Amino acid sequence: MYRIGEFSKMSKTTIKALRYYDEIELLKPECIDKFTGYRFYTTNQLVKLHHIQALRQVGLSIDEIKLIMSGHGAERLLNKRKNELEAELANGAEQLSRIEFILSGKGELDFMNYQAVIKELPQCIVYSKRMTVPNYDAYFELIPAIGQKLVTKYPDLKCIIPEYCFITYLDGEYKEKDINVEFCEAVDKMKEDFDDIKFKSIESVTAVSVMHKGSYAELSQAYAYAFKWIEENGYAVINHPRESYIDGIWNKQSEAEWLTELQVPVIKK
Amino acid sequence: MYRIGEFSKMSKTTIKALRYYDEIELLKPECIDKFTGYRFYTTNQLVKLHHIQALRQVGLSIDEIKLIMSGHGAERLLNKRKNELEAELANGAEQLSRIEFILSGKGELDFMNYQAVIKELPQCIVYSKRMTVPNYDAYFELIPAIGQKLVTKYPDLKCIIPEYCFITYLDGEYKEKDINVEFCEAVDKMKEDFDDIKFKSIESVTAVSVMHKGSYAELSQAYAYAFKWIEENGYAVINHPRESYIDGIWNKQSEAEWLTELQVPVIKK
DNA sequence: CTACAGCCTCCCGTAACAGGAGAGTAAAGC
DNA sequence: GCTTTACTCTCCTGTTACGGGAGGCTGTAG
Repeated sequence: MYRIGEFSKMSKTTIKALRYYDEIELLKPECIDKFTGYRFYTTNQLVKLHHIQALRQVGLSIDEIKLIMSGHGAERLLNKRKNELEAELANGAEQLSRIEFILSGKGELDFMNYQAVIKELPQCIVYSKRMTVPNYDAYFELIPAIGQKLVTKYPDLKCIIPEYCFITYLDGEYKEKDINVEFCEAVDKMKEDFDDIKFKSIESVTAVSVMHKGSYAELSQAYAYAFKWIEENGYAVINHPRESYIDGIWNKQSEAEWLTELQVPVIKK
Repeated sequence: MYRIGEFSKMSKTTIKALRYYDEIELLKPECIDKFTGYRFYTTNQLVKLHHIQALRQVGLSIDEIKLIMSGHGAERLLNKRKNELEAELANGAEQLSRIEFILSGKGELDFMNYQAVIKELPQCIVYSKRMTVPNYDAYFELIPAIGQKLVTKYPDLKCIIPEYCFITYLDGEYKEKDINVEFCEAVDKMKEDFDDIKFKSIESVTAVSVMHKGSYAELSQAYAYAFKWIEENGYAVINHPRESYIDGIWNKQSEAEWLTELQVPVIKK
């Protein structure tokens, strides 16, 4: 019979941990002195504790260890832990890649203001209109008219709150004029298509998000940053990027305050 | 100005997290209604939050992010996180290796009772005696005499509590007779050597520990298990293994109850 | 007889929120 | 004007596996 201090040295386990294991019924001492409350351990507990330590060192939780020690599903729990570990390793490798990307770019001041974040874009319903516009400024003038048209046709249709309104470029290449764009705005319900307005449901998707503050002339820098980030961090683009308008001419006078979110649908390679 | 629910959707952040960030002063709303307590956010906060998310996604803690956001040592903290990540990845790979080792051995019933644990053996002072003994059972009969001799020579010398007493095999190969062993027992202070008894300080070392319950005839299985474990989990032996006696003939009649801990000093390759 | 080491229990703190109770507020429908 | 419903607020608890410390009892060595 060993007192807790001796047992702690024999097993290389802290006294605090031993008391905790007692409390949660993972490892009870052989007996406890009724009057003093002193815990007494034997080598039976030493063997059990050794087993517990082996399982703890592979990262199993105490609840899982309790199950295993009581003879339940050891193999299943080990396989579960294996899967967790594989996920953790993949996640760690991803974080490392991102840190290295940030550190490698610290010198390039232009890029320092950009930050890439991975997020899930939820499923939504949009109405859309494809247009070929002569230049980049032109389509902003066309948008209010589209909204008007919709309200007239479907008075009960509402945009979701917060607003979600974006365009995608349909051309595979860069163009300065006669640009093919698709304008989309999220609404609360599906309706019948009419004229050149089409309704559709957009599935949820994982995307890289980059915020761009300032005039649209410099948006291409945000694109460049996003694509470089995607390439260097092991992702692949799976759809057209969305340019989502948050602040713009409609609520801020100064171009410097315009805010646009670039969302590039991706998958991890 | 957006209310918390809208802002939560725009930023893909939970309301709980936003309130928490407010409370800990990481991200304050633009303003708070004095009467209702409602929080109101603007796109200023959206940009800041996007930055916070980018840093969270590489695993930085909130305290670290606070420092970075206030302009302090971004590069240092990122490098620190990078080092942490490298350590985490190494650790995860180790755990995975161990799990796979356990799973791969599930069929071999003999090995199922063994568990390997990595522990630090603390520094200690021992007296030691080298012997050449005719066979494996012989040296146990010699040990009591050694203890006697010590007590006579140094009456104030005490064994440490709990006892730590082990032998190492000095032969590089397996032998059945004329075995060279070194017997060691941990004591509380250094003394002068005399006759064939030598005192020495043993430095702390990392070791793989395997518990063996039963007669010494089967100890070789524990050795086999330990060496296989060491090889397959990327460690290397750096010193003679120690056979530490916990329960034996002196306190248990039945051989089946004898308990021995095999400790193999190792380093991670 | 008095130190002093060792043990006990109880309580707080950790990181970053999630869940839920109970109560007030805003907007929409009737 | 009233009710319903959706939103928001604060406050409290729980999460993991213990570590740290207070305050008090125990056992032994000098």
